[in-house]
Amino acid sequence: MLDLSVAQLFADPPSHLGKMVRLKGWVRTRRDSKAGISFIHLSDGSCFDSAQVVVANTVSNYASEIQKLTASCAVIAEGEIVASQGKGQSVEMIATSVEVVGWVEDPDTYPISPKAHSFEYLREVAHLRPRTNTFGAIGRVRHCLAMAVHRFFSERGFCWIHTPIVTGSDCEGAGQMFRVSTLDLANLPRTPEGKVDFSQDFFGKETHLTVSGQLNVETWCMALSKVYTFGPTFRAENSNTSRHLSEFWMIEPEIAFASLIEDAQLAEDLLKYMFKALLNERPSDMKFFADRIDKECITRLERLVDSPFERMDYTAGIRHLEAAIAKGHKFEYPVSWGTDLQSEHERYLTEQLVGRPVILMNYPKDIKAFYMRMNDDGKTVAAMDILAPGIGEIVGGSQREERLDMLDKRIDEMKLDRAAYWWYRDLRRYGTVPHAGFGLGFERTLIYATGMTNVRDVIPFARTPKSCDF
RNA sequence: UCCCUCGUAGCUCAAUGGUAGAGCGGGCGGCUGUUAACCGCCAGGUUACUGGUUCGAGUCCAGUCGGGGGAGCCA
Repeated sequence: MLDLSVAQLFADPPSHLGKMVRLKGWVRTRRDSKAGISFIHLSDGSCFDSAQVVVANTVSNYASEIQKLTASCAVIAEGEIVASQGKGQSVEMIATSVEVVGWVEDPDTYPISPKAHSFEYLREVAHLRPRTNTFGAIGRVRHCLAMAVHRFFSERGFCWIHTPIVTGSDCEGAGQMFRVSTLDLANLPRTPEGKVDFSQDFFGKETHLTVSGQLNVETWCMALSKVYTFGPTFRAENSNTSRHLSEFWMIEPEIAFASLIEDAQLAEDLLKYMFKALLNERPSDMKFFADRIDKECITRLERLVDSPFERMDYTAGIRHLEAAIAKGHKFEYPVSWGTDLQSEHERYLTEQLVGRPVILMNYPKDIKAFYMRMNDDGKTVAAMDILAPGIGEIVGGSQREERLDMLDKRIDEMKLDRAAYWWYRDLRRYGTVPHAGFGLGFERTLIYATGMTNVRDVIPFARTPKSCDF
């Protein structure tokens, strides 16, 4: 008896005709024919489609068990693969036995019915939502894209660097951090000055969850040349939007002997590689997203893969926005050189002006981070954001300031503490080279690819302000 | 954190300040090589919570909690 996944069955249906096989999975639907036949749709998550198992009343447990099967009962079915007499599937199993491994104890209260549920509701039953069509597809697409990321970098000679999750540096920059501590909150040790005595904490100092692997991965870039991180990242911001999670996954490559030009090209190549892999490897999942979630999602990816990204200087972007205003376009917020773009401005550029992702480059120094490389004009830094229609910023990156004197100047201007960055500054003292990198938000990439509208629905278990169930 | 909005059966949603309903799902029965099957019957409710106005509140008011959308922050 051959154990088969549903994916294996449908990968080459003719090759299984006439064979006795075993399928294991969960019941999606059961339809009875009182002529003495039941049809079970069996899903094992290995692919989008479920397999039809035909069970005749000659099977010993037909009346006692088969006819009592409801959605999500776990079963092991054995039988012969035959050409289907019905429509909707090429082959099916004629079962010789169906063993019920796990019952649904009260079908009346089973939270997932074969009908449409709202995504908001399904978040409340996140432990069961993987059993739905949408979240099964999300799980497979997420895996496919993650593997594509690793393949892309590995094929190009990058090393995956496991940067730390717990960080002792309070200088990572972006955003509020989660504290990591084993101190007794009800009985905090104090210094003579009355402050919390972190020297008694687990690591002997204040520690937090990382908000970015970038500073750490730069150190390995200065030795292995081409490196990347891919792991979870934590932000304690009180952000309540469809694009923010408190715990999310980010891909951060860093390349030595490279400028912003190569950095932008790397980001474009990565996104195209990921989406090409998705279209090739998960066609039936993508067809589902196109049918039920966003009918544009496949054509959007095909168009992206086939055409070069638009590249535009921040300064040119401002001119385009001013031209739009002159032609009568109304924005809620004013546009002027030197200010950060509002969501509505980014939307206009990527959705209306270009209609594709836009790489916006060379931003004013005052709205960007201290480590970004100063351009020769003294006003802008070699930063880039990739803006995607419907999402906004999907990539944020820059060429890094490799000149110690320039870096120190920026640290001072921003009133940061040089000493806190001692090891980061060391990289500029010992064999510094021009280098660049970026961060790609994995969940934002997923919503762009699938047409899902909320990052909470493309991660298995969402962590957001006031919400950390499961 | 700010603005807007929503919270009714397991789920999706109705209900002018006046007896809380439908579809799906579930149970039972009928019918059929079925495909989100179909037909009939039955069960299923502290209307998020607390307080208030009123003869009477799912409905109006206040507060709390939670969800969603948008903004800010960012990926």
